[in-house]
Amino acid sequence: MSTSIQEDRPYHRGDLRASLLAAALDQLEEGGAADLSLRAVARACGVSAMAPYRHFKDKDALLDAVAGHGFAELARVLEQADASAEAAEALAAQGAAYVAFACRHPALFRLMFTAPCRPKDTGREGSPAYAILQRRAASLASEAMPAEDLTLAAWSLVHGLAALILDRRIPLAPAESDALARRITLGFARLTRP
Amino acid sequence: MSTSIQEDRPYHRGDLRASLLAAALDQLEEGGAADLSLRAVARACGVSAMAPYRHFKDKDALLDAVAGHGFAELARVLEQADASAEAAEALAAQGAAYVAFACRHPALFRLMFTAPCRPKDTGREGSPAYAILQRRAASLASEAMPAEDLTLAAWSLVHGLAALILDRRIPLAPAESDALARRITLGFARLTRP
DNA sequence: GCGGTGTGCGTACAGTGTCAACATCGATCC
DNA sequence: GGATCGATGTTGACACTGTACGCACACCGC
Repeated sequence: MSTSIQEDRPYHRGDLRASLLAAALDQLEEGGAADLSLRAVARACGVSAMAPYRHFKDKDALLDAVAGHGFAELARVLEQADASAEAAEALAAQGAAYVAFACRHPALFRLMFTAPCRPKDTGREGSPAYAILQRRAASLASEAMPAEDLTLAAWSLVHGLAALILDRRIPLAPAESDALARRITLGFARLTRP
Repeated sequence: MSTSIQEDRPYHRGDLRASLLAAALDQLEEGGAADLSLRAVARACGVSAMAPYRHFKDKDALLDAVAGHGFAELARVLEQADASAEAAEALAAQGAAYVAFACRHPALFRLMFTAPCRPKDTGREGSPAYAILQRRAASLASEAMPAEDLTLAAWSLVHGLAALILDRRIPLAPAESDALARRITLGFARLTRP
């Protein structure tokens, strides 16, 4: 009884780092990145405001870790979508999956591409997701659009579409976004082969 | 000497609302939207922390107004770029201008598409910028890409490209981004006509 | 038993957005 | 002229945030 710690809460918990990440993801899903406070995350884990600092240098470091998790998930989703043997079809499926991921995890998606510091493996170089896209896009290259430009264009296309839908610049019912993403990506892929 | 107001500062200034907007834009240019504090804006105008509330309901309302200014500017820039008689060329010029605008005002651009509440005239419906783009894109429509999809695709393309460049997912020297944007938009426009 | 080391806690501080009450101005009516 | 009134700014306070510092606890090999 010498301290104010409640009895039912052990001083050391099993894996606070993982709990913090999970809690941060939760808070992100409901409320957006702006409303995510480090203290609230700590509270959700039943832990003091300073505890997270043992596992993350910063609030930004936590967010970075969350973003990293998001990128891994995105790569997984894209890989899974890249199933068809036909290149245009596969590219369309990837595009739809990209947008669907953004729509399912809007705050996470925004955080990923806005994270204060950027891990090395989330951009053009060294990103698994980019490699998956590149593989498909390269096979559709032509004189008008060399392989590298085509990959960038495809990425920009789906990324922009996702961003515009999330920010409600293209107002859609949730169900519509999938169809739109698929249609536009497929249309784009078809344009590359006359 | 009954108050603590300095003598050289009048109680009522001319147009505080405009000053606040300008100061907010300034703070945005250097430091990003996350570091923009209402109090700092007020300080920059030589005014108390509560003064802005006479002119804007909220911090968000101020940011919205700044974003609105950005959209007007963007529309102006696009209109100006839409000069060439040739449709593909004009579309490429618009795309390059869009990306250039984003690169010149990164924080403003991010704010515009992330603003907490969205004014009516910044999306697909009723936006002057969208209308300008639409006019050009429609003339490039084909069977594979009907006019509406094509406009959306073109917008997504340049928007995504801008976002990826800003967030340094496509690492570029500042000078390169212009050329890349032009090349990719032009390539896209050319794809639409075999 | 014993010190060391990794974890979590309490306190404290500066900074934020915003509410409520008050002060000051310029225009307007007597 | 002077009183009045609405618009505009001010001060003070509150709850909240991120984070620096130093202490408390719990487990490790010895």
